[in-house]
Amino acid sequence: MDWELDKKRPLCPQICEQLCIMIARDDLKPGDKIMSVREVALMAQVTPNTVQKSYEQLEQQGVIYSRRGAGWFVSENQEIAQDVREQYIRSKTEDYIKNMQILGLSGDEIEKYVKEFINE
Amino acid sequence: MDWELDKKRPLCPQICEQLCIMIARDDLKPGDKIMSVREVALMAQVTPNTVQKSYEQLEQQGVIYSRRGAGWFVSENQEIAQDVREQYIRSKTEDYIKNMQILGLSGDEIEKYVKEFINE
DNA sequence: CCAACTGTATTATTGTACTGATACAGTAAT
DNA sequence: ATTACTGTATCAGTACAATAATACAGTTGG
Repeated sequence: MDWELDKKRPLCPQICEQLCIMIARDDLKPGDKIMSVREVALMAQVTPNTVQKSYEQLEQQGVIYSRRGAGWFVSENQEIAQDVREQYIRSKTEDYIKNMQILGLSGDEIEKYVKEFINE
Repeated sequence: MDWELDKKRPLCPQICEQLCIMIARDDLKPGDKIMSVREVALMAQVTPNTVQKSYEQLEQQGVIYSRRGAGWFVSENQEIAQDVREQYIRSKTEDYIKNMQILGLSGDEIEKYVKEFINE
């Protein structure tokens, strides 16, 4: 994981997305301990406060949870990884297709561009 | 054009993108007069100031220009529409593919998802 | 037990985007 | 010329994200 954030965009969503990606990739499995607030803060060059806030947002979605004094952990729920993965793919893909259709592109044209840009 | 902006995200980039889409779609052609700062402000429920700032950003990219007192116009440059269109498609497509590859998806899998979501 | 790590909370401050109000200046049509 | 539209500029106020600096509380392993 790189933790190189785009300082010109809101940080919390970026931190959340990075974590979700690691879970979707199965780099982090259910029950796994994840990096502490302060560790990530150091690596990502942000304030522990910002990481804390990001973690709390993911906690609210049931993706991770905390044990005071012990650390943060990936939800034990075995379906979480798959859910996060599918949600990520679905939202990104739908957004992309919508953006292309706004330009008036047909399905075939969209597929053509995807194929074309994959080979680069 | 809907001009329904997401108030939870920075407005200027959204306004810029809306205009770029209209140009890429050829709804606005080279030399066309575009909606005034105040008109858009009313429709998009934002301050004229915010629209002004957005227009200035597009001006800096050479996409539009202003004539004091007269209004804002699409660049006379005949290549602009095509440039904007290609740039839009390229950046969106590259971003999308990159996001999918981060999850470990192969080219074939990406194409599969695109096909699948187009039919919905 | 203790030291070193965790999460959590608080407060003050900064930077930035956007608002709202107002003013001035140039253009265009009647 | 007058009127009504344009762009342009400025300034104060608001809201929010993030920083910075602490402090406190719970957990863990030696």
